[in-house]
Amino acid sequence: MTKLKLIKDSKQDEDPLLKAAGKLFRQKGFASTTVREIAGAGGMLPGSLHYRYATKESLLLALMEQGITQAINAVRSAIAASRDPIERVRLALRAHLRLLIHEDDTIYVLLYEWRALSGEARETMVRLRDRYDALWDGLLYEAAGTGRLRTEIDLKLVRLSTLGAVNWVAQWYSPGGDLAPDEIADTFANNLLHGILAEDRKE
Amino acid sequence: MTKLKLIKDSKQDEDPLLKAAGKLFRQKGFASTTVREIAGAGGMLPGSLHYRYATKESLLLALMEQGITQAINAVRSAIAASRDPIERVRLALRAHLRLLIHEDDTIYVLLYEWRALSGEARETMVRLRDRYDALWDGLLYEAAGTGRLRTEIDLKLVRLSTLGAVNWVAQWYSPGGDLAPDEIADTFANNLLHGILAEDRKE
DNA sequence: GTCTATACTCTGATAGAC
DNA sequence: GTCTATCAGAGTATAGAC
Repeated sequence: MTKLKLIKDSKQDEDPLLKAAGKLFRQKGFASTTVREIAGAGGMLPGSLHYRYATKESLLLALMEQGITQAINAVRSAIAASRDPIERVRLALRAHLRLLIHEDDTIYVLLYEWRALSGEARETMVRLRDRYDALWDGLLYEAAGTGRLRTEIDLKLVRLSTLGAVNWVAQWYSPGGDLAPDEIADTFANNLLHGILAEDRKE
Repeated sequence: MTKLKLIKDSKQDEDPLLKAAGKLFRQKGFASTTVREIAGAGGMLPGSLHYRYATKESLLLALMEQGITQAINAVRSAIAASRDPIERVRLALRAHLRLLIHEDDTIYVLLYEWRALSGEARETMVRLRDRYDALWDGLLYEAAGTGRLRTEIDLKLVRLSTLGAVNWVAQWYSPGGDLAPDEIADTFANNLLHGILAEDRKE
């Protein structure tokens, strides 16, 4: 009973305050956003905000924790659609990019506001982020296990370069552009998997 | 005579104030850095700083302009070492990453502090950044011109994904690690060029 | 749980002596 | 060109009424 409630609570996360904070942190950055702005956007005054979140940083931490949870859930549910390890990597890439690009701001904040976390909060987030990285490493390990990957490649570097490329999309993507998130993700996956040289291909 | 002086001035850029600002902006971000800190690190007081840079933002702009100039120069001089278009891409990648990772903070600030630029300054930087992008597009276009690239690939997306992966290295690289910047750049280039699948390769 | 009111600190920037 | 001194405003956070 209590367990069920916990799961339910952690799932919805429809706090308008967090939502407003996420939007503002993404637009202007954590340091340039004031608690007055957040409170205002959430429909209240600074004094009320501090009743629920003691400090500005606790707001950031809550946002980031929500972000990493959503990322893990999104990837897990996306990869369930296929049993082919290579295809699962592609699906995971799509899920990650979709979350970063779409309305949800938590992933963006998670990725780009690490500097604003101090000490303790940062350690908490590092542990959570490690889990997400482990999820990816598992996916890549499975892919390598098929024997279809070049044996000399460094899986950790593959993860870092691939997620790096995808995370950077947030810097240049504009919703009005001619490329849909899934197209971008697939192109990235394609270039990564097959390379861009023609001469290396079998035909 | 005056021309020579201009070139000389634009080349050295050893302003200790800019250097201090770059270091601090990288560590804590533009918004979280105070002019008092910058002045202090540069060996003066806030009043003196404002004599040379009217506003905090003008400091950021100067830093970014210096950054993009250094990036263009570094890539240009690096690619001069080879005539092979594919090899030139690899060399450019090395140069870019080396600059981002090494002591120089201007590139990092250039990449990660766009949000802090307002209006006019941002437009200036967009124009300069476009030149750098054009340099890369030229390199990739030459590479495609050899006929050695897959014909259906999107060169712009190749640039965005590759530079994205490299720019993201600043987020996880630690100098004490077991990977040298050039190794990382070469691995990224290798995976991009040849892909990570074994089955697509000729042998 | 939200409001009002405010404490206290720090911010970027300026004026004028040296 | 750097200093001292300071302004005016904005920052987070708190206390207590409702």
